[in-house]
Amino acid sequence: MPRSKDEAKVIAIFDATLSVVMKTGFNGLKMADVAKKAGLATGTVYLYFKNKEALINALYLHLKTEKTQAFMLAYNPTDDFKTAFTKLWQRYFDISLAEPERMLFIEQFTYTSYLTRKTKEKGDALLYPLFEFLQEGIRKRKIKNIPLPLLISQLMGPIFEIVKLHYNKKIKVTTSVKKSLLELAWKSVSR
Amino acid sequence: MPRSKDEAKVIAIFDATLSVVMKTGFNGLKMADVAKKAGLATGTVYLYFKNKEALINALYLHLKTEKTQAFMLAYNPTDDFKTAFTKLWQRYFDISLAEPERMLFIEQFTYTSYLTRKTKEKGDALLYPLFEFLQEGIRKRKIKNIPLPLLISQLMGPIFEIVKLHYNKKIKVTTSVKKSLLELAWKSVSR
Amino acid sequence: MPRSKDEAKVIAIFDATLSVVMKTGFNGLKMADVAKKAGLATGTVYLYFKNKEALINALYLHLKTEKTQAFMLAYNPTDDFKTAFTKLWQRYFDISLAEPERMLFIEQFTYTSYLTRKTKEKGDALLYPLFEFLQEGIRKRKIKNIPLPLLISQLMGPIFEIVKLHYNKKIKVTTSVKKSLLELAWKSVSR
Amino acid sequence: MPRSKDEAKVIAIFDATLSVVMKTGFNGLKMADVAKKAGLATGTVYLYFKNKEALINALYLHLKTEKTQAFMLAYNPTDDFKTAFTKLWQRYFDISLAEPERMLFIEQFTYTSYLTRKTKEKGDALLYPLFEFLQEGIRKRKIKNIPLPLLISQLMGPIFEIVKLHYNKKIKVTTSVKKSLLELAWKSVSR
DNA sequence: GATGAATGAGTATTCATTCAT
DNA sequence: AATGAATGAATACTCATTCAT
Repeated sequence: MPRSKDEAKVIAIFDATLSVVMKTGFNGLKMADVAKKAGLATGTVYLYFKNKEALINALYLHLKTEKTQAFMLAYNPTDDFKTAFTKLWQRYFDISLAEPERMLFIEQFTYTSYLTRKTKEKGDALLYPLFEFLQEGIRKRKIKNIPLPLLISQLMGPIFEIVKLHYNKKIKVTTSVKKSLLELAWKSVSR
Repeated sequence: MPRSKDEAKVIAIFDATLSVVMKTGFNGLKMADVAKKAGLATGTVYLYFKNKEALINALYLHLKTEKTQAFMLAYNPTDDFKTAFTKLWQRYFDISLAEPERMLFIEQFTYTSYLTRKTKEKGDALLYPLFEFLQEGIRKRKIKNIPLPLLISQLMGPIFEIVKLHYNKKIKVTTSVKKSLLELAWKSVSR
Repeated sequence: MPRSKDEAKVIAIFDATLSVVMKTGFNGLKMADVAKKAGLATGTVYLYFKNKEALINALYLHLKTEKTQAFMLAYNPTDDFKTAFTKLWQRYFDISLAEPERMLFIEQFTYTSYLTRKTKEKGDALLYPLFEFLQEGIRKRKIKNIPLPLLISQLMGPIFEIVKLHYNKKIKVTTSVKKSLLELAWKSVSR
Repeated sequence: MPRSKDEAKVIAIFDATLSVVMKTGFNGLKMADVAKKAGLATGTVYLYFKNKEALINALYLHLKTEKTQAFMLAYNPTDDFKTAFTKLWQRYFDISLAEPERMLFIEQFTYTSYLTRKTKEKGDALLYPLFEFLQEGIRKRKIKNIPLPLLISQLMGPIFEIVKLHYNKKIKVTTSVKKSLLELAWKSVSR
């Protein structure tokens, strides 16, 4: 959690951290590198974050919050379910692909011993609106009645994999690919 | 690569490494801990693996090979496609869930700077039989004609997510859950 | 090469290194000992020198440069050749005997795998002024016309041996001994 | 000191040690390398030498003894002094140049913390016949009356340097070079 | 005697964190 | 607040020596 008001530096540190993690992996993350990349002195980073763990946890929540918010913006309560589903899926897909590093950071973070129980809970809570939406779909008998975590796994799991392939330049995601994937997703969960 | 013939020690080291990684995360992996857990002296580990990176890469390939082989054993070429698909999916699901640590190790490893290009390629090559099988399904018009990596993402992505939830005790995977998931999978990729 | 400006620390490290090497031999040289002797933390030494090899190479050049400069200061171009020779020989002898450790470090270093080709070349280059001087003596027919490396071997070889004997307290170098040795040196190379 | 009778293995170990030291310096000397080079198992070396220090000390004495003996063979008591001096100098020079590694090993060893007082004394004692010879020369007023260690330094110092240059391929030692050096040597010590 | 796998103390080096300026 | 030099605990790896076969 930032200790100061200089929001610009916080952002610079976040960007630098993300960049270093994506280039070197989580185990290549050195505070000195983050500082240098952010254009700051090593000690300065510690003015904004208590320690490495705090920095990583803060970044995680920052990214997850940003992403979730951006994604839920696509939700219009007046849309019928399938339309809403389509919009949300597409937005989620677009966001993930546009900034794969953010998504991959979040993924990787899950595996790290840096993860705090508190951070994890906060992160999970962010998905609450999505839970609500899907719950609604079940109630309306638009999608299958299976536990929400499974539904979400079914929807997000493939996207994670696609993003990895895309990030590693194993595939090229065209409009038709995207259309196919949406179809697969809908077909798998819809009634 | 082992320098001697004592295969038992190699296995002991593999087991110890996996155990330490799962308990402490990838950045908590210390060679001394591996040695102790394996009941060996530190130096002995280095008789079998040149260094930490080599150990991790070897373990990765070992796990991935084992898993892939175990999983492809479920394949019977005389089965009709849907039966074969069902058996393979179930086997993959069972294996992943039965030994989540192995699967999670493989996943985590991907994000590590320890990953060698060569190892990555070898690991990818293991999936070749699966590619063959799915290709066959496409030819027979049993499943949708979309690029194989996408198909595999669609099938494996959800399983990865489920395993994580299961490992973190967020869900309990019952027979009916498993049945539902198989249905989702088949519905999403079948024609 | 120092990364910062605190020249005092560089000197402290050099002194500590020399002292440790002379007390324990080259294979007793431990970075931790150097740091402690220099009154610094282990890591600090690494702020100033990339690694052990770099430290040793730097010290070698430092000592050789210092010694060569101090010794060539005795050279006065207006002196006639024999006078100049005498002054230089005496200065070299005095310096070597006054600080045998420096000379012995330089000698020992030569046998070490730490020696970098680059360092060796730089060190050799320092003797250039001496080559010039002797070349001049040959031209003026004051000393024998034999290849310079041989001449230098003839002059320095005995001094190295004397310093060793002196350092190991096998002999006591009196004024008359010094006088004798100078005579031997001059007699051997003069025409 | 060898513990067994298999002289051939002792020689193989000596040769291997010498070779490794010359290739990698004294600090690159590893018992495993010696064993491999000698065509033996690591443990076997320890059957012949108590430990590394013992091996090095034994090799030192072996080399120094061999060399001194080979060299003193050139001495014929019936020769007049100058003839004897010439023969001895030439023999010493030839031997040193023919097997520079042996000479350099002896030199390097002096700087090592492995050196045992006892070994040192034994090594020094080997030069006793040479002391006798030079003492005789002083008595007969053939050479200058200065302390024997100084005389020996004056004679051997240059040779050591020449061997180093030769070994490092900095000079080529021709017959005329050798002749010059002998002259320098004689001129410097003779009356 | 011979082997070479096993041992584990020893060491160079790194890097999160602190603190004097 | 900002700096970056300094710290020293932590850790990968080595290698002399031992010992079971």
